[in-house]
Amino acid sequence: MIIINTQFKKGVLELLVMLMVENEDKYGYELVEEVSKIVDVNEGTIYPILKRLTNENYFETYLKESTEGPPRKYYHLTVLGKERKDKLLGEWIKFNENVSKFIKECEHNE
Amino acid sequence: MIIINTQFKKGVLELLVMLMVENEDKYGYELVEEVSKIVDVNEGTIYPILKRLTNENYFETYLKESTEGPPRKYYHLTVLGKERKDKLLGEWIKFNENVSKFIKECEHNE
DNA sequence: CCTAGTACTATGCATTGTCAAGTACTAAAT
DNA sequence: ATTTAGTACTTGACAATGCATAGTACTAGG
Repeated sequence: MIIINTQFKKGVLELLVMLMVENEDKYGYELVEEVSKIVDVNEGTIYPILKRLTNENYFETYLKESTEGPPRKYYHLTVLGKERKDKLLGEWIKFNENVSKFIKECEHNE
Repeated sequence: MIIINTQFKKGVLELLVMLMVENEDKYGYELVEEVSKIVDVNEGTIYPILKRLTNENYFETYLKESTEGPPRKYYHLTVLGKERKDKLLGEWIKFNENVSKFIKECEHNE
């Protein structure tokens, strides 16, 4: 998919990553691949998000060796992170409802 | 509504503004108020968008006197602007479908 | 004449995604 | 044995866009 507006992703990627890590600890490369299935994205975008969220205490990390390459850094959602995720998710859903409702109204007027 | 993630708006405001101008020419202040009904936003955000979209030939403008204050600058969507709007709208809908689908899947897993 | 409401402009800043390059490990192919 | 591909993480310069604040200026009503 050719993307003319990369801006749509802003903030949403952070939410997606937190949702992915919520149920199960994940490592960075894995997250890059999973997010890519939903939205076109590259490594240089995801790793900085992981770093930022770790610095802000939303994630905890630990290393684990891999038989397929260098060690993997796993991310685990903290209690603080879960709170943040809940807030973001609620906000996204509300935001999206408002925007989608407006778009539907516009389509009706045509 | 207290907004923790202002990033969600990125790119979407541009789309909202174009959708609003599509059916009827509108002036800036009017657009600020209309967008505010959907998403919390301030003047300093909308006017630069209008300027940018005009510079990029998506909007044409003309002035009209007002009995309620200084003259109003009206924005009209050009053919190029309509194309841009269609592309952005399609992209937003697709993007949103993907994200919403993923979020629903996450909610199922809980 | 002062204030509130209308209407537009400009500037410096913060946030976050992109691109590109670099490091390094493992396994399979040449 | 060396090269190549796939895995895995890091970093830094850059671009896009929204925010906050301040400023200009017009009209109408108290």
